[in-house]
Amino acid sequence: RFKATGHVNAAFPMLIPKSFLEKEKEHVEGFSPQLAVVTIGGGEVLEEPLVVRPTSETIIGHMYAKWIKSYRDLPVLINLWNSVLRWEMRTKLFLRTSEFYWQEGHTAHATEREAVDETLQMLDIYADVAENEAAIPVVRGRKSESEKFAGAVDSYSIEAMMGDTRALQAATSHNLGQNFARAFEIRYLDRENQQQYCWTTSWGLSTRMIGAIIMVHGDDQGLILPPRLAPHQVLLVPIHRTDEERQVVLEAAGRVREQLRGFRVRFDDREGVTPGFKFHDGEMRGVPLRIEIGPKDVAKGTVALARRDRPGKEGRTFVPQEGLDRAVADTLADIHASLFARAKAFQDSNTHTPEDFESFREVVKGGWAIAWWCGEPDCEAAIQEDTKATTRNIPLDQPSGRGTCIRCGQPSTERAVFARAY
RNA sequence: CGGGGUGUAGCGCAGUCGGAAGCGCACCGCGUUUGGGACGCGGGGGUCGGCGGUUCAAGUCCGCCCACCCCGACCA
Repeated sequence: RFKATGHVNAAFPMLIPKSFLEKEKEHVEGFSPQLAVVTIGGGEVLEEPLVVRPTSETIIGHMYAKWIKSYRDLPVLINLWNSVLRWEMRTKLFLRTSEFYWQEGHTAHATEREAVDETLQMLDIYADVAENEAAIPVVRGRKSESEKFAGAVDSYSIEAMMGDTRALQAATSHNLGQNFARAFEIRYLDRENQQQYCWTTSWGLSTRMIGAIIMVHGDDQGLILPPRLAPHQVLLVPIHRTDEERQVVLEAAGRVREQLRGFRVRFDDREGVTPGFKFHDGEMRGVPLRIEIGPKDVAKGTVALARRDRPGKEGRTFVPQEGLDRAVADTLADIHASLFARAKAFQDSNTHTPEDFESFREVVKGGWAIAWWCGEPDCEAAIQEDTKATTRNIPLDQPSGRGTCIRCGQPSTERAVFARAY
């Protein structure tokens, strides 16, 4: 579908010449294209000042304006993996940092319909990553006027519930309309030889997702990494006492390793640390599945399987070495499913649908509230003032019917998710 | 910038009424151990955040300063 650049992986600089911004006729309302201006470098005054850009819309817009001339050039997509900077008064490890690494994408289209479809498609892709890779259930929805990306027509997000019930915006997707196209003069000639502004989108998913994984799945023993993303899916621990045992166990462990070629296996054959130490070490690091193999297993042709999502010996079972690869695949799939189910059950049990503002106030102290809302920024601000909760998003999945706003009682056509956010 | 808190061994901390600086982990040595973070014995390691004051005597009391953390403001 995408012409020209297609899926290009690129890295753009964080410092750009100030003239990139000065050439624009006007910026998008509410969008600040620069964090800081650098006028001195190496102890000397720069001939041309540099600016620190907070996001890539500036530089992408600038380049798109140069590249796009015809409807034949559209659509265009560029995918970036790069660092971005934010001006944060107070940072929070992984969740809110002043510099973070992310994946972001930018598209330009000939029609509004295509841009809207792209925006929603990316939201679905991010939801798929969260749920089917990271085992984190999310709510897809549209951002309110005050919560949306400055300069977007519509912003969408996926919201995840952390272990303390606060909400985390895990990814966003923006329909930028023609706002940035006008600011950066991204235009094309259509079939009728008329100049048209492009319709653009942008979307991103950051290292914040790592924070979500830590907070959603982890327990008091440490990390629990979802099997599909875990750097090591299986921890293989040989257990032996004497030299003879060591020899037969390592030989059997070697065969097991060979059998599990299709998985990311860490073989912990370190000398000088006890098996118990290796168990705890693996648990702390979140390896989802542990396989123990000792003399008794060698004799019986079995191994011990221990699941990270079930503590202690509860999660330990003995399975035959024969067909182990299949058992491991099944178990990893089941661990993913149960991590997701556990997180979903937690989210569900802490999500409420209060009928009046009094119970709303109580509910958002320790959970999410789904409630009819009028959509007015002033009303949202009043709710935040009162309860510290803001709209996280307005779920795409809406019940039929209408209601009245949970706070002001005005007629309402949509329900929003309210929560305290990171 | 406002409110609160904490600074003592590499890390985590205790230190009562002002009276000989300690504990756990880590580290070093020897021995025994190894299917859930091994154990025993022996050892090394200190500008008690800094400066000043009170006192016969300060980790401890007083004053000033510094650093870090948390909650706000701010941002998303």
